Amino acid sequence: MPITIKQIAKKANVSIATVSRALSGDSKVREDTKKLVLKIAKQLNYNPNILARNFVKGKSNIIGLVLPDISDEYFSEIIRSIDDTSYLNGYYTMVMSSHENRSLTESINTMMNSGIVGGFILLIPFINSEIKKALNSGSVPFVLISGDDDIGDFDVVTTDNYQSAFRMVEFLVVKGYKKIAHISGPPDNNDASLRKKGFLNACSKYKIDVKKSWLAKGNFTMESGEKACSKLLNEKEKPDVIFAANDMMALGCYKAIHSIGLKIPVDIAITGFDDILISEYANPSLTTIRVDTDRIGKVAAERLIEKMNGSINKTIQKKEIASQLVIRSSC
Amino acid sequence: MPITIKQIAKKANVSIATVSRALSGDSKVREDTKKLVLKIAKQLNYNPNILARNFVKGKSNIIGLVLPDISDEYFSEIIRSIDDTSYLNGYYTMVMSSHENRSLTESINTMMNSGIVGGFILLIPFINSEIKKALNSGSVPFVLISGDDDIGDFDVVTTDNYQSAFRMVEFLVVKGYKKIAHISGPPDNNDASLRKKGFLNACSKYKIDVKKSWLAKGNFTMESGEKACSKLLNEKEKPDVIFAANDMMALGCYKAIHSIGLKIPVDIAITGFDDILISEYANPSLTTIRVDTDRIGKVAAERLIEKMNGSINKTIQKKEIASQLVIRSSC
DNA sequence: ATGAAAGCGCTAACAA
DNA sequence: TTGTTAGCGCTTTCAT
Repeated sequence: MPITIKQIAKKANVSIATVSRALSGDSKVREDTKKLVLKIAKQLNYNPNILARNFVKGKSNIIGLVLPDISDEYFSEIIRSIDDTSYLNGYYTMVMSSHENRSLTESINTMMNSGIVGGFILLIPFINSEIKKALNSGSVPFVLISGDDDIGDFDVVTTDNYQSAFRMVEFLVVKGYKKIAHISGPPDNNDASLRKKGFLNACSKYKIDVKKSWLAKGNFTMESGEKACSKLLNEKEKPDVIFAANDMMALGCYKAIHSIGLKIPVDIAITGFDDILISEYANPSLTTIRVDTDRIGKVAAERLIEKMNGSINKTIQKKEIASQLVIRSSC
Repeated sequence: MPITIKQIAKKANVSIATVSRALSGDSKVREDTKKLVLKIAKQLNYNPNILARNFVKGKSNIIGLVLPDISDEYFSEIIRSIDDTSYLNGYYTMVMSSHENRSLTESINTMMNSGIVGGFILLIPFINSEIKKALNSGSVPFVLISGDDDIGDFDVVTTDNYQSAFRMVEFLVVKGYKKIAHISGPPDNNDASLRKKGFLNACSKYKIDVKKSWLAKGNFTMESGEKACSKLLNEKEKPDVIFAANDMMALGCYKAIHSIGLKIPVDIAITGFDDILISEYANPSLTTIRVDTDRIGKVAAERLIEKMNGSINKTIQKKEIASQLVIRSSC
């Protein structure tokens, strides 16, 4: 049986209200009363019942985190970052993976209506009207982490997909590349489409002629990158560099290229996006864009906590976290 | 304001007790009363207040998950697996990362005493007396996921590190390798030391002479693998295969080997342990041991839920999840 | 089969 | 400064 304030009250010869006040440090409690209560609490190894506290306060200090139906190191880092920030602010983190059994809307619904979380963060690679409807249905505050901030009137933290892809092309142009191919990600993925857009607009700006056959399609997996690359290598006019929309696909390109005995970057260059752990150690090491996942999680959590505290301005905030070009040996 | 059973009761002209019963499906409630309540609940879009329910029941249906101070894809998969299993059994999952700010014992203490979770799973690469003490201090059920099951009287789910390492050596012996080196992981890591033990005992059994200089030390990072490999390559008598205690270090070996122009596996062969995502796509693809993280999470969560239900035998259970040798092109 | 009422641990409004 | 008390939403006895 856990210790309750009742037992502390008894032992200290005060009321539970006084104990509650002393413990919360808040109100006007006489210094020595406070000291006594704290001493007894410590000696009894008292821990407040968080559930009871949340319950009576009518709000929860648990932050929900809705994950999409994939798992990679990216999420692992975001989870850690969010949990760190939550912890430092006195909150807990509850994860909820969406998958075949539990749809995204079900997760949102639970977050909104079960009273279990006081706010939540949604990692969301794409959005549709059903999801929007679910998000608009409740009063629990939330923040989205998404590839695109143009997804309605929601607080959202994004990475600068468009800008970074644009800069990558600029870098390639400066390097002297003229024939630039792109392997895009899933069509319904916001990160993917913004990266593609950045690529296309930069090419257009720098008068890079992008052949239609150089716009290959992938789905962010290594296999899809390998396949797309093989196709590109079979074109009568080959590109001299391939900009893959993520590192996984870029590494798939490595495989396709090495399998036919070509060398990176002399025969063909490769660049990626994300800077996953392995990219630094690939052979050759991959030039890519480092997404600041740590900061993304932190900013999202801090914004959510602001909203949960209700302290600050309620206007929608779109925060874009800058990524960084990481130049290595693959181009 | 969320809907409560009170409002349903009013609308249905019954007491809140009846609503509660009808909703929980449990007791003897007249069929039509039940139907009516359910209908109104649905029409009002009622969701039970989980916090209140946990609170009144005096136990939580939230499962805590304590993560160590590292993040990699392995944890991402385990989190997902545990959350899946929790969900299917009507539980929620709360994560708690340990790190510089929040010690492991603090996490355990919170799990034990805050009433916020009804049980927890501890991902724990090593154990010490302080942790043991914390684990023995409370009455909240828990399950460990650890590399070694010989860590006291706790329920623990492990992977078969020893067996698998042993089998890997057997495989290498059958392949004809005679000079086998090993790069071990952190000395205080249970997975690492069991893998090393399996390696050593298998070598002993098959009369493989293991030179002392072939027992290199790493710390599971790619860099440490690279460094250890370089050292091995500088020995006057080089091994003809290196068995790294994890894939990351094995891939570090790739780097060291490629950097001096040698080829895998003709000049020297490599094997790893873990089968991380990238290993299949490394060049050459890495022969390794696939750890069944999905199953580890599932088994741990199921065992914990058993304990939380208090339904079954209380005797300590040690469950070892079998890993699988994955033969590819690196040896 | 249903209702009335107690109570889970805590906070907060109100009294003193 | 401290105590008394109501009540958060729900489950669960105990009556009826």
